Amino acid sequence: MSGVAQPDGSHSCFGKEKRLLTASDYSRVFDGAEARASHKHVLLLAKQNDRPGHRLGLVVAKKNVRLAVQRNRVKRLAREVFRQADNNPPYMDVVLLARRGIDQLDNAELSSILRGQWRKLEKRVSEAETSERRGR
RNA sequence: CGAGUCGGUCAGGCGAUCGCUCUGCCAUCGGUUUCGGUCGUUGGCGGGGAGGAAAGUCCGGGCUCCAUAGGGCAGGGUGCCAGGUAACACCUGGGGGGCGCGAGCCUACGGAAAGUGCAACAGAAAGGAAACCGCCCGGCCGUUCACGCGGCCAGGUAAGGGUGAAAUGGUGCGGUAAGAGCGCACCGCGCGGCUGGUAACAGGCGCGGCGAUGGUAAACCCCACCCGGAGCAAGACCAAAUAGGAAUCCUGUAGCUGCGGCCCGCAGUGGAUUCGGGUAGGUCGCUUCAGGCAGGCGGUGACGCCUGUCGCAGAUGAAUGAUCGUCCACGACAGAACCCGGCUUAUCGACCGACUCAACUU
RNA sequence: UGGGGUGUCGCCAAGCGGCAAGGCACCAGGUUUUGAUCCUGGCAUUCGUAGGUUCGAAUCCUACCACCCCAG
Repeated sequence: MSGVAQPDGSHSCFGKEKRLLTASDYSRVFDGAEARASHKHVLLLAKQNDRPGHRLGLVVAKKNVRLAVQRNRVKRLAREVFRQADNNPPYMDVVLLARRGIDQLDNAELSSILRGQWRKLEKRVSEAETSERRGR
């Protein structure tokens, strides 16, 4: 299982196995978040999983982003950044929550913010993992 | 060329790379098999992939379940006429009224002589009436030589004033003590034929002097016609966990529950026997139709009929994007969630067609 | 996505065709040595917005806007 099914990094895809599918997947991340990255317009929560890759879930509330077109745009950009990001262990389940005002950003601004937050999150998760190993 | 009216079409294009979803064919691996297949994994080559409003959810249908959607009351809707349609509050044509020089545009446009109600304040009076100020005739008293003036009484009078959003047909002439449909003409109103039109309605004739028939029905209401309820999170199927369950037979019609409210009506609930029920999750419903395009025929038109042709999103944390290059008029409003027909609202612009007005030139 | 509801002063609200009650808060004055209490007065320019009906609309009708609730 370990490493055999690892997808090709340069040839990144985004199928169903890379997404959080059920309500229980989401609540698992919400209840036991191990790392978080917060920004004015976005909040990321993460928890390690036992699967061969990262998984992403998106929460873009109608309350925070009023128009459906803008909600779709935010989600598409988030998926795009996730897809192009490095796909290295430790693998985790990530939930992205959009905050109010995110629809005011243009595509370039939004994707640079998302890339920055993703890197921050990766770093924090690996720190958490190493401290956990020391703890054992 | 300028000003304007109506109708229609389009909704950035092209290329490269990386990605999402559905699907056809081929290969691949795995499960199952009655060896026909069938279900899934991965890969390759193709194909399809948001809108004119997808929106608001304001109407109308289809579809599903509740009884094959039944009767009455209540409630709601529509409201000039005719047609179109599956249906409509939509559309088309016509009529009345209003606006515009015009092309055209707007129009909740049935009934107030069936009934009930309402109209603050002001005003004499706000609807079965009315005399506040006026105006006029007469009588009596006072005053004056007299004309006249003043006061009181009894009448006539809706022409004038004043109030109000609204005051009991309008204008003119005659008439009168002053006035008045009191009389006449025209207009308005009402009634009755006639002519045209399917009808709404229009035209014309006659009659009625109009002490009746004011306004309000987006007040109750009356009249005509229409409407059962919920909604794909409907509903059907497969099914962990955990408990209150389901079918058959018998009994009962009282109570309770369900079918929006009430009354009927209908169904279930009670006992015995026998085994299954269905939340998480999954599958179906889920896209081929009141379908688009072209031609012909009928119709003023909305539209209908016939023939040919095309296949045009079906996701389920939810798919059309990102980056770069390039061109130009530098891209508005904005994202399907069961599906259609309308309405309404948002919207950068571009183009096409028909028509009107004004000026000028030929 | 579907169903339902509410918008009246800074806040809580009544009114449902004829002058927009009331309370809290706020402001001014008085009382008090000062403050609280108390007393008096003030405080709605568009009743969410825009049209319409009516002599007259917060109220009736139509369209739109904002917010909230329910179903999963």
